[in-house]
Amino acid sequence: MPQVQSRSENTRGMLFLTDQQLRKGIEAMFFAYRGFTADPDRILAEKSYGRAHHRALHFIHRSPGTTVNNLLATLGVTKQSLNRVLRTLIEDGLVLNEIGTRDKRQRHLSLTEPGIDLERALSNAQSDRMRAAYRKAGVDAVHGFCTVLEAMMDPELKEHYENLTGGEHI
Amino acid sequence: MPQVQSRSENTRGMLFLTDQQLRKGIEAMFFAYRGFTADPDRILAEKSYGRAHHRALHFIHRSPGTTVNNLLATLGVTKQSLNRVLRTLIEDGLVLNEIGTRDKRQRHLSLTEPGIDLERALSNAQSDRMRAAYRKAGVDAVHGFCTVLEAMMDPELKEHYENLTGGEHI
DNA sequence: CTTGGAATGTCAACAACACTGACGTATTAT
DNA sequence: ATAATACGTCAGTGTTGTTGACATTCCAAG
Repeated sequence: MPQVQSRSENTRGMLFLTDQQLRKGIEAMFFAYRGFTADPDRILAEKSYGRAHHRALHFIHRSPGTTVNNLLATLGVTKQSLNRVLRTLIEDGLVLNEIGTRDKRQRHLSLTEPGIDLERALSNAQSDRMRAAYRKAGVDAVHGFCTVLEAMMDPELKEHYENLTGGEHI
Repeated sequence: MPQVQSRSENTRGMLFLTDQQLRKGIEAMFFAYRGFTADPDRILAEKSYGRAHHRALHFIHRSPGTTVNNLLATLGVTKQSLNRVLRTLIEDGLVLNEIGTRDKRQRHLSLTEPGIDLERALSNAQSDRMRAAYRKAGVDAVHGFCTVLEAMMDPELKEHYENLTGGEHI
């Protein structure tokens, strides 16, 4: 067994990043994301919905009255892909689709009561795991967690992320 | 604008977790994972491979000589799903499939030279972003990042993760 | 030595979710 | 009037996942 470089900072405060550390982060992302989606997936499967439905519900809940174009940019999929999901959600009475007042071309999306209920069930399942992970890891870890994730985003996506949180100090 | 609860720890050192903090983490995971896969996806698209091929290459590279069953458990997919991917990789001469010597039922998987090349190209693309994120976030953040991700894994998946890293102190 | 089970491969069918390309319809902006 | 925008939809395709069924090979236990 070769000795492992365990110091991750040198005398000038620069990061030494071994391949091991990078690999570990990559694999952690892979395995953690599976856990991240596992609980909502189980609920969605019962109702024969998929992850795409969850994402749509989440961001409509997050920005009620948002337009299709806006949601499209946030989700980063094609309108055909989003439309398939959105159509079923509207047909099933979970999402409301209202013609814009200022611009009648736009459709404003919002959740109905049943839509809110499902979103909450999904959100709770996901939050429970997140909360448990946060508690186990501690405050400092949580801060570092978000910092690295934010640094990993594409600049354009990061804007959407920041527009959502609205720059609140958390 | 209502005042936001900004203290995240109370007098007994317990975490106060607001819905905002949890939502932020959830959305950070969503946006960051997109960035996480973006660079390899571009390379894969050129060669008409997908993410599944990347994952297979990664874990075969990580555990050369691993068996199909082992890889199956790590990836968490069905053998039919893995086999489709594995078959093309073997046909294309990126992966070697050798009958076991001790147990002739098993097939030991390893990368050929071209397989190693592609894996490295994918790994480099992904590592570059990871490295940049690590540098931007700093040492402490990186540690917190991994800690939370590990706490988020399903226990069974976490074992695979730990078996890979072999418990080295990083 | 036979038999059960494990490891693997394969065929078929299906579903979710992404893509491209093309077309149509309102509605707004120039 | 004309161009551009926002939205919806049809058709086709590809990747990746799933079930279910079946065959083969081989180890191990009775």
